[in-house]
Amino acid sequence: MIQSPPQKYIPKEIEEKIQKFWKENKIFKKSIEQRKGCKPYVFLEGPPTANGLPHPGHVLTRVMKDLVLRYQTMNGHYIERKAGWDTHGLPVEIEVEKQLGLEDKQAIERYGVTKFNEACKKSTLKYERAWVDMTRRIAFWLDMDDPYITFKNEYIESVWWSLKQAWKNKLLYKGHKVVPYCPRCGTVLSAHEVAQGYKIVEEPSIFVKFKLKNEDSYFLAWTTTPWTLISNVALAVHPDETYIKIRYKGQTLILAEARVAALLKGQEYELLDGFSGKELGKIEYDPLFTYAKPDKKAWYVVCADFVTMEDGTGIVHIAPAFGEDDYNIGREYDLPVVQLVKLDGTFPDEVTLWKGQFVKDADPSIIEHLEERGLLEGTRDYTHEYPFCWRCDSPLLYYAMESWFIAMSKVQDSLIKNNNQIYWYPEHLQQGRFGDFIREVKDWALSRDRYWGTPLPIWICDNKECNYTICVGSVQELGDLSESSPAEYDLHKPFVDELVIKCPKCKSKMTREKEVIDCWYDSGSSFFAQWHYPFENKEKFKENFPVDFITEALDQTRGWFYSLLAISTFLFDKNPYKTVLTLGLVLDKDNQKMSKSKKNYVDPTIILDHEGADALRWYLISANAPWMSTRFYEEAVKDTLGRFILTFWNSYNFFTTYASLDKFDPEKDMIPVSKRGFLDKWVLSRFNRLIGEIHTFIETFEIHKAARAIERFIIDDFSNWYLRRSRKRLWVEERTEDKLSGYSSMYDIFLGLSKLLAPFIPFITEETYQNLRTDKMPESIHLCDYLTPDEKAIDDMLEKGMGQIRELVEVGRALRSKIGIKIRYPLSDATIVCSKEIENSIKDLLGLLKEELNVKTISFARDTSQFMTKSVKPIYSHLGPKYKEKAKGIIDALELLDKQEIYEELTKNNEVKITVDNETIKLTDEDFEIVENEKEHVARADAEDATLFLNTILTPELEAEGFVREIIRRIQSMRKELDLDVEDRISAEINVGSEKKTALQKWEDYIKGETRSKTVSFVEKPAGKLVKKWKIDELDAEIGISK
RNA sequence: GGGCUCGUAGCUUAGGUUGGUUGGAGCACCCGGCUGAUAACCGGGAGGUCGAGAGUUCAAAUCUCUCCGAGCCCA
Repeated sequence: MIQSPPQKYIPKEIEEKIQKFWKENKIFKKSIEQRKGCKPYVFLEGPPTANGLPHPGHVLTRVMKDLVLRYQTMNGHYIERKAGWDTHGLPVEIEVEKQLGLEDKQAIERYGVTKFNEACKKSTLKYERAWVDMTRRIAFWLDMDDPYITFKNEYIESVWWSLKQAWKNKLLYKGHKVVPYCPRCGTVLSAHEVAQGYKIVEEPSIFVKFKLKNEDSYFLAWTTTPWTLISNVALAVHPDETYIKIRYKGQTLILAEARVAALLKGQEYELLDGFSGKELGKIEYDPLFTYAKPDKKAWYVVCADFVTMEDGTGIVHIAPAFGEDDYNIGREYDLPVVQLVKLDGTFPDEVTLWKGQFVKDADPSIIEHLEERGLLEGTRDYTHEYPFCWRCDSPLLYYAMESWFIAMSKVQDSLIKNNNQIYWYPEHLQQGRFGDFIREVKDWALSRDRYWGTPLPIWICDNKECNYTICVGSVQELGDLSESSPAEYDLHKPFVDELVIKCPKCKSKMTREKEVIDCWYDSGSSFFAQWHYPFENKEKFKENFPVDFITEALDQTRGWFYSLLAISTFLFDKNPYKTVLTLGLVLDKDNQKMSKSKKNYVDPTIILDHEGADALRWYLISANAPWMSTRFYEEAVKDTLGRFILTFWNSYNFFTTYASLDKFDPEKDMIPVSKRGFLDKWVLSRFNRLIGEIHTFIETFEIHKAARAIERFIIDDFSNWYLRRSRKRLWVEERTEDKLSGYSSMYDIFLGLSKLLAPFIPFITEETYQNLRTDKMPESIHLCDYLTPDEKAIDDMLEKGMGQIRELVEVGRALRSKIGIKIRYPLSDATIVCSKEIENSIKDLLGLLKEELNVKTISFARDTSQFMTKSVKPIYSHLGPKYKEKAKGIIDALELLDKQEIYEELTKNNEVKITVDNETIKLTDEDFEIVENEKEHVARADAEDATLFLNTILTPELEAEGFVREIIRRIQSMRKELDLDVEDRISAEINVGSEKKTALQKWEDYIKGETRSKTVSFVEKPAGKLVKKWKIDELDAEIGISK
């Protein structure tokens, strides 16, 4: 039996109740299990990094994941939803460093790596709990009892296996990576740390001459870091730019044509020759310094696209050890990496002139030295941004560090091919941000000189002669190599480094490369490592690869979306996911990024407490397209709650209140649709059309459009029209077929809406469903099938007709407002002038119009003539010039005549004769314009395809009836004031003066019925529990009521 | 500095591919109505340099370019 729900919607109470119900009845588990054997829809959870509390952006991601998965589940797919946690990496280490008060890596080593990593693990578990709570709270159904966790031995073993595949395919190699480095702290800084420390500085920049080998000409290069000249190995030009050879101040210089004008402004020089950058390639020059003894060919010109014509000379000095561009071009040309700077930032002994000096401090001396040798063409102060250490304020050096790489550049074609197999939402990312990234793919710098991470499984023989290198791909392999393999193991530092491993070649001791790997590699391995593939679950992996769907925020494009594709490409040469939905970021009220320091950060739990998870979900889903950024603030969610959630709840409340009063039983009392009225058929038609739209929208991830369409249906069609128009039939006391038809349709719609909305707002829909369901239905809404539209229920003609009616109501009400006759006062009749076709489409729905406009009868006409009169209006601007001084008399005479008669005479005789000062004047149709007016007591309103005429005569009878409604309305408001129940009966005493009394008495029964009064009496001095004086227009009235 | 995305009423937004009547809603505001209809409903009103400028065109919110602002990514 349908129960009347609690009147007030308190989200927290309802949501807690529903959570309990789900938990006790294991609904989540059942929702998955009941689809076993169905077509799978494979989802892969992007593991959140467990190093901070979840913020609104994370909530959006999780809501979107949940919505899609619930939708697909209800549509009959089997979906496993394994949770995952990303637990390694620098963010976790930094968090723990803060907690333990450790300032740098030395401090960590002193503290002990075992203890430190233990603390990291503990920290991730603490945050995992916060994430689990949030995930539950917003009802993201995810299997968090059996998650994949990146720090688990099994996970690491799978990652090792994948690295071994890379190793076997010669994709894993050791090289250099140029990184920002603080020589004082002795540490590499992350990009994030560097970004904090940029300052604007003014430094000398210098123009340096490099003498061509065997020719008395010089390349003119420009640099802001003279200290790197010691390690110079090449000069770079742009292949497509033009370079010129000039004679200037008695010397021969080569530089870019595009730079000459800016550099030698107003100075004389002689143009000797010109070349393209390409032609300069390979030309050799004499080294500036000879401290370096390179092991490869050096000191020649190379071509590089990064050379710009904005600064300098168009010739760039290259020192691969101290610049990323330099390093990359060095790899391309196989240049030596000359690194004549020690890790403490000073020059080594072989740089005899400046040994032991800090490189930046040596700059002036180097400049002086070049000047003396005649190799300096000039200096110029240069203002630019330069990074400093955020900790100690020392200038950072870019420095080539040894690092392990995965040669992604070797599989670039596969990356591009595999990316083209993916469906991207929004589409532009595929060839845009993501495609660009792949087209310029760099080798993946994999190693990190840190502690808490997957150890790099590479061991090198200590015997330099042997130098044998092994990449370990499994625990088994590691055990076989080590002398003592304990039963208990932990594939982290320092455990793996403490194993004694002997070189299979020369039996010397082997040492592991000390680094751990980039944690993006961990999470990017999840598609196989979550199954501990290939050591276990080979079949399972096969079934779940590639995955059907992933979704994360935009910042993951070059993060997780890339690392998945990268790893999948070199392991399996396949795209790892078929569809990726990229979500926009969540910003604050003013479109600013949320950050704790700005204090513009909204704690989702506050909103969950106040407005509830459903309102929060609905806001995030409906506010904007998934890929657009969304502003997030409590007011917005509150607005959603009021506009949508409460409208839904209140209309549900209305239905159940009456349905329970009437003991409506859906198993016995349902009226077949065919027997229901037009209003019912209309709302079911609208609803079925809606269902179809929802499928289309969700499948193309236009989820906001789906939400908005449902919202419009509920607010406009269902609540504000269907329910409003249905109220009257529910008030009758008997169980009429009409009333039961209404209940039947409302029942259908609420049950349907519960299903339709279940993936969007899972709590409130469960609440409504539990009240509506019969024993034959599944025990939870989330075990139901999603709806498919019933095409037979969609009736275009009916919807069109209802559209017409609603438009006529609209213009009719506006008209009533204009003519100043309140809706309360009935009018005797209205006429609709329209085509036969429209008449047919609306003739069954006229009852609605009658009630809305409060008219007694409505009829149809084909044209407007019977309501309009034609008459004329003299054209004064025409009469004036034509009749000059007589015009005044003519106008006066016309004023006295009936314009309608003039029109009739004019149409009959083509002229009108009038007499002015005894003179007869003939006026023709040229002198008049024809105007149309409504006849007396007729009001007109135009709709798009129909015109409405109202008879505005208020007869005494109509007036009295209106007056009765004035009285009834006041009694009703007094009932409300006394807070009476709908069924309560009252007695009413009324004084309206003798004149109105007579009119009212005829309506006594009507008043009784409408106001649920046992007695209505007309007395001089009304008494009762509540007595009020009213002014109705000009009339004084007094009413008293008692229960 | 480069790339991508975005910018429409006080707020949230539709429309933009395919240029074409007066740029459409909702919230808030003002006036009126209706009400056993809820944090409501109905009618009307006010509110817009469609971020700015230029161009293409008979015609630009829509196409192109430049600039400004926001966000993300990269340097």
